[in-house]
Amino acid sequence: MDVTLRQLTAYAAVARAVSFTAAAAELHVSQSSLSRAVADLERTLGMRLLERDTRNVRLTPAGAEALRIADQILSAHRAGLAQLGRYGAGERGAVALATLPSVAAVLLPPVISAFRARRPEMTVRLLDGLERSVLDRVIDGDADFAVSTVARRAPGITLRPLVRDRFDAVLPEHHPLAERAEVTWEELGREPFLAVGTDSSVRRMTDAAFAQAGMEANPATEASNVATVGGLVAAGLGVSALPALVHPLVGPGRLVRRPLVGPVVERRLYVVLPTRRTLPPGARRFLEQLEEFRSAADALPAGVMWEEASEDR
Amino acid sequence: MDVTLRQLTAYAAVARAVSFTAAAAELHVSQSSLSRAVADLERTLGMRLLERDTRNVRLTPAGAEALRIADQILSAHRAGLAQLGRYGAGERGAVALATLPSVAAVLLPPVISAFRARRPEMTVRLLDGLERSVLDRVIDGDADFAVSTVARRAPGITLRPLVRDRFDAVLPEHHPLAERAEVTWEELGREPFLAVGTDSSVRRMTDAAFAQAGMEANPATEASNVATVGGLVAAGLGVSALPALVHPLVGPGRLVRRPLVGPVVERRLYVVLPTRRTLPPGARRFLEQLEEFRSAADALPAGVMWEEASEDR
DNA sequence: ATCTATCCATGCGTTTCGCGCAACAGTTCC
DNA sequence: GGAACTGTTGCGCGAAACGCATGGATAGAT
Repeated sequence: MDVTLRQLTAYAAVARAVSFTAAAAELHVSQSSLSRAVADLERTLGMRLLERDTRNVRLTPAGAEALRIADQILSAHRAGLAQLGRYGAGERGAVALATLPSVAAVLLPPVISAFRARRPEMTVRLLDGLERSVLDRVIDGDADFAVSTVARRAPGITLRPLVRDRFDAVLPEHHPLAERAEVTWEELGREPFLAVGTDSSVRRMTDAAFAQAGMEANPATEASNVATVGGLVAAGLGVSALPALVHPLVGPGRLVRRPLVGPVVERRLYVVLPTRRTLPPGARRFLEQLEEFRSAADALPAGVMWEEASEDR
Repeated sequence: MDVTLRQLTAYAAVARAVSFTAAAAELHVSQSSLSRAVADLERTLGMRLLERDTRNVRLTPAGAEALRIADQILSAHRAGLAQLGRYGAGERGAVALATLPSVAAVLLPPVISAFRARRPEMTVRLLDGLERSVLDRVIDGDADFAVSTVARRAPGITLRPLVRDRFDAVLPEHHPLAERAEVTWEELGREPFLAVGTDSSVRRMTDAAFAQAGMEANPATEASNVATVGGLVAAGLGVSALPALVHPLVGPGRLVRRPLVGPVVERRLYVVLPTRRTLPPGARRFLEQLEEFRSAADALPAGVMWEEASEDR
């Protein structure tokens, strides 16, 4: 026979009250039940814990030691379950979120800030990288979910549209095209084009947009960092096209943005969820926080707009 | 319904094995039992811990957290019971032992040394004082038991004879009486007598011995500390009478000891046990160690001898 | 000294819990 | 398509736990 929590609970109550009757009232059980529980415990441990003459109850030295230890065990139990409860309520633990640098820097900060204010015991880990690595992190389980563009549907992940992110032309301050209210891809393609590195989702989309406008993508210069591209544009080396969400990362250079049309190209950002895995409660809460921002129609940068809430795909 | 150790044990085994069948074999229970236990746990916690398609079992994020916590709780339980077991075996804890300075300094050191060597996790607390405070400490429960003389039988304590401790005359090195092989109380009483303070058990007994020899106790000088008495004797101020066990405390002065006869007076030292209280296991072990010394007829100072083992009184 | 009010232990009958067995349902492998 | 495994679930049995009622013992009151 082994020592159950029930026995320890009973013993601790009796030992603390130094009375079976009082402890029974406290625990809302019968006195006989406690009497038996303690007797069983003593038999199992092979030591007398309480000295009882018919009138009084006293602790033996072993009983005092046992009370100490029973308290330790019971509080470990209580504390453990409380921890797990807080974890389950999404109040404790960590959210690991894979995302693109632009999303991390522009879209998420207010969400993270609100989330942390409400649940100070939660940690948010941002795993920022390019689209490919972002999706891999979700699939591999490094991240609980992602906010990212998605080139092609991959098995095992579910998509939930989040925002549409329009491409703008990025021009030097006094460039002729800067006088237009809107710029076409065809007009833009006639200028020296400064592109971001080939493995970027932005690059993939600009290439596709030029092709759709019947032009050949023909970058004058490439750079992997958008801030670098911004610097080059400001210096008058050419023009570029970037999604609206990226603009805050382009830097403080003397640039102007103009909506790109013919066609309007939008980058679609999704919440990327692993289909199989259960989402940790903390991550679920984080998504709820994100939804709150969506439904509050919170102000987004010009050219970025919330998608309608819709079914997962 | 609440979370039982049984459920946590079942869950931990299943989660670790990532298999109900394997865990069932390990725990020697049926697989169906584990299936139910885990299902119950999940229902109680209100969260899914294991993701199971008919072929595989995987942990959910909450499941991983729950495994961590279940392990904590179970190991607290295991460790607590192990501690209590060691306590019960007298391998852990403390022995509080009240005793007279002479016993503490002469009789006990080898016992304590052997005891600690065998049970390094045990602590021995020596509460040394005069007879009166020693008995009070046992009665009040400050000490687990005592080794002491006992003036009069007190209620609530049980006595077990330990050693007999003969009174010797203590004489300056070149005193005329020092030439005798033995000295009588009557002879001693004719010399200037140096006594220990009135509240000492030694003083009580010397007074009684002189009375029995038909003399009046008439101390020339009193001192509370036996080492002081020793110094006075060595300086030639008089003679004294001390139990053999005390001699090592008298100091390195130039003294001689001679057995006192007419009558032979023996101080009886008892193990003093509280009648009601259960003895802590460590204290019990300490007494066993003491008994070992007795039965090994271990060498005691001249004039001190073990009592025969006998019933408690 | 007797009586009364408590207190803990224990016998008994009932209910709940936990278990194993066996049948079942969904996968994977051959 | 069948064999071999997996976890789930219905069922019946046995043990565990509980409350009630009772009994023995004692402290305090009368």
